[in-house]
Amino acid sequence: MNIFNDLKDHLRNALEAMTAAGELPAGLSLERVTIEPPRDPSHGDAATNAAMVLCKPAGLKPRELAEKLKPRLDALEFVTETSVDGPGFINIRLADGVWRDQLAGILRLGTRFGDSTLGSGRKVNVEYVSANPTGPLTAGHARGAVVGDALANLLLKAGYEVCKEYYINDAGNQVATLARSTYLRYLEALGEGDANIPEGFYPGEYLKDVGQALAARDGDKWKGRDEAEWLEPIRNFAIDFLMGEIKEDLKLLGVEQAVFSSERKLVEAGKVDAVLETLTQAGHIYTGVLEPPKGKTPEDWEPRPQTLFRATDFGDDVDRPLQKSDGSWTYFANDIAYHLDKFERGYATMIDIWGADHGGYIKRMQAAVRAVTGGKGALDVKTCQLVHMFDNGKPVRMSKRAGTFVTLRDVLEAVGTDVVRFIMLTRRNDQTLEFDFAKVTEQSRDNPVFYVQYAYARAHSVLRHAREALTGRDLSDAGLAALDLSPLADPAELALVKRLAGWPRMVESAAEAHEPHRVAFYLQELAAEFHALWNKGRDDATLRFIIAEDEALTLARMALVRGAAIVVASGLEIMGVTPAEEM
RNA sequence: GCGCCCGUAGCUCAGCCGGAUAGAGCACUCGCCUUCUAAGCGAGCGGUCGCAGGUUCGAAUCCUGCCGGGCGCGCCA
Repeated sequence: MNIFNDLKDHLRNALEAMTAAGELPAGLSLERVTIEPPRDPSHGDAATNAAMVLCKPAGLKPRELAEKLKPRLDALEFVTETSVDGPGFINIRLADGVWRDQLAGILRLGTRFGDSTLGSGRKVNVEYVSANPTGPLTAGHARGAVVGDALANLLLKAGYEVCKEYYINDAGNQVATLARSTYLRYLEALGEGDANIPEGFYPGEYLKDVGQALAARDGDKWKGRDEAEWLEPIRNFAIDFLMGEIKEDLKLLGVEQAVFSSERKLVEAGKVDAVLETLTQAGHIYTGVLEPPKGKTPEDWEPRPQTLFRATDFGDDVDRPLQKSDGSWTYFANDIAYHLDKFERGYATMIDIWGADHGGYIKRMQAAVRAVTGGKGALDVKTCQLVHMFDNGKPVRMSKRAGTFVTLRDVLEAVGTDVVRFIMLTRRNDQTLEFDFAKVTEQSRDNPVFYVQYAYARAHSVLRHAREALTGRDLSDAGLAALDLSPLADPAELALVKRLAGWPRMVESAAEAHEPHRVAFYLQELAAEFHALWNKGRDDATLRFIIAEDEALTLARMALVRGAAIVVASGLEIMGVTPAEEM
């Protein structure tokens, strides 16, 4: 159910009829033709640019073409008025009944309203969080987690088959460092060693738990043994331990990913060797010497032959190294194998959510995906900027080196899941975000979380009152949907219905753009309009939702109130925020 | 030096696969507030969309070049 898609069908029919009548040349591309609500509602309910887009191939001036199209739109029975305006827009006004029918549809569908067939079941993989299992999730990780999760939900609503995935970076130096750091804490737990953590090890206190758990499981089994003996088992122990914690944190955040892919398993399964073999045979790999970066040559730079991927053949700026000098693969090489693995699992469309500090790797990864899938796979990477934590305006200092940071758990315990999830979507992903513990829990207009949730709660408060005022009346969604809604006639009421009717359009455009934050902004606008309508009842008693002496009107207005609540709930569902009937 | 992201009202930000007079909240100013239903409400003020060119019926939006800020730049992930 999407009225603008319906309108587009009618428009297309009209244009095809014009072609049939010889008024337009055959074979025109309607690609750029749009029909959408005009920015200024005084222009009408919908506007199309068809005349301006098609005038050139038709050999007509925009307004001439518009005048020919206009009567065909006038002929549609639900169109009450059209006009040709500006450079050649056709503005269209629809009968009020169209909008009331939309509202009835919303009540019948519930939060399924806005579901789209845009994706038509195509498979999309969204990979997010993917934090190294070397420590607990921080407040910063929360952003990528929420953006990825909401994006996945959004795509699901838009009709894609979505896989929510986490890539465990459990290979390489960082997890070796983790193992060594854990070993120190393990000795400490056994009452030995030095509690001072030397340079080059992870200093975080959280590793004490890991060391203790290891000591509890294995006793002094690893004490005094060679690193070669304990490195692997302790590494695996620590990774399992920390991944367990990460999953718990994610669960508290409302994130449940279906697939956890292990980098190590990929390597051990020979996937990296395989993909590099394929690339080599295709001639995409060679041994060469890279130029040092201009203007900023690293101190220890020396020209050195390396195994390189011809990323420049696929849109990158320089070719990229695949192998370390010890013979093991670089992270990039492993990541190529990983993305091919996703592709082979059926995900031609892949979306990765990364921190902004990884932005420099986007081009090479996209180049690799192109090379390795023969151009059939597409990778979109969304990068998330930093989250700056504040408490009532005072910055909360964090230092990963010093091991002092705000964990995700801390934030969740302080403000709750709903607040975290909502706030993380109140900025476009590429914009830095300020998270102020005091402000995000404030109950005021300034706090979008409160403002939107309150709209939902207020709607249900009204419904509770209506149930008392209208005892015995059917206020169920089905009952409301079956009503005669013609008492809804005030422009402000119809304007709200029109905004609700725009929800499916919002879902589709946000899904296409891979931009879940748009849902948060839409909900803020919707909430503002709902609250404003509520407030009108203060100045003008005839606009109150509940009019004791007019049951039919009150019932129709309950349909509107409930419709607004449904759309709010539908949006919150994508964001992973709970709608509360009482606050 | 190169690449990517950002630059929109005093502040924080939407809008950006081109569309009509550029939006919201805060702040500020002016009113209202013995409220059905709830943590106030309404109105106003406020912008050469970083700068300069270009593309076209039309540019905040696309292209080029500058300026300013952030991130990144061979064996970290």
